[in-house]
Amino acid sequence: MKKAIVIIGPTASGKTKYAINLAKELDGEIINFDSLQIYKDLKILTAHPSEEDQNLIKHKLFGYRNYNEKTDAASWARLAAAAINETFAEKKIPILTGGTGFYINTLINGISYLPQISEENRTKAIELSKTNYEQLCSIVYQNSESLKEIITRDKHRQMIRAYEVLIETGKSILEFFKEPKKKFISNVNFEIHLMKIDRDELYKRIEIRFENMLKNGAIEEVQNLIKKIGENNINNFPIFNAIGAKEILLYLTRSYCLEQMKKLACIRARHYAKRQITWLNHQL
RNA sequence: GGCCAAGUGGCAGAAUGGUUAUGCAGAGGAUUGCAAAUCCUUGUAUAUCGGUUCGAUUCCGGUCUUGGCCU
Repeated sequence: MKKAIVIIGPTASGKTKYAINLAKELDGEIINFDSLQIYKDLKILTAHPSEEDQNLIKHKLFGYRNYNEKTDAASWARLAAAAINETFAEKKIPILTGGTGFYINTLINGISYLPQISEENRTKAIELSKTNYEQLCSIVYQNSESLKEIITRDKHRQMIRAYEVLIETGKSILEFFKEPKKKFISNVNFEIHLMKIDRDELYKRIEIRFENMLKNGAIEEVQNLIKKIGENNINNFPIFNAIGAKEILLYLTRSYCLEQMKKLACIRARHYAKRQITWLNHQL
């Protein structure tokens, strides 16, 4: 069985640096599993590895998507599997680095096949979850009593998914979950390297890093992206979810002063880090 | 020194003579195809002392603090 390394930890915990050192040491290649570093845009704000590092070590799956392209965990996993195999073919060790636990989880554990949901039904599901979540739950439960134990109503995310699948196919999501999970890669042993860091220390690093991003041109970068997509369309582009992007936009439109912008961006980064830590505690 | 107004949790901000909203922050959590997203749970307060009252954060008075005005 071949070995691949997975470096995972909260944002700003030093994964990139650790990965580089490890890649040098083991003669490895770095493969990205960060859902925003896959984009070409906002490289500064999303903390892409430096040009220098990228010249030194081969990096894969960074910046391969345009701002107007959408992805999902499964399509990333497909590409990642190909990238890993390619790395093995080069007789090197794949080192996966990133912060999107959901993505790496999909790759390692596979995912149940679920049919494509139409845009229409997807919107419908989201709407209903916002206006009348109770109703959404009861429709899902009505269809399948056994779901009550598996997807309790506090599992909001899964609940909406179950509803989507129901209105799209008329079938319970459980029927799809029953099938064996689709694996993207086999015969690979994933060795997990968890970045551990003290919470206070992490929060400090978040602030310093954001400060540096601003110095390195994060504001201009956001400005350029806004020119391309338009101020009113930011919600249609996942790349604009990058921490700091909305805050910088509000700074540019003078809704925030500099200090507010910095503060709110860092708060959002802390929330994100916290969610990552929660994920790591239970999911992997 | 005099007059007026205001004092609610870490911050913002409602309401009420008798179960003390809400938002943000903080803390914890969920998450099988949008995940840097989305969602859930949660502690802590009525400046202070006295009075009226069955009962006061709410009404009355003193004190303190803050802001404004006046001399």
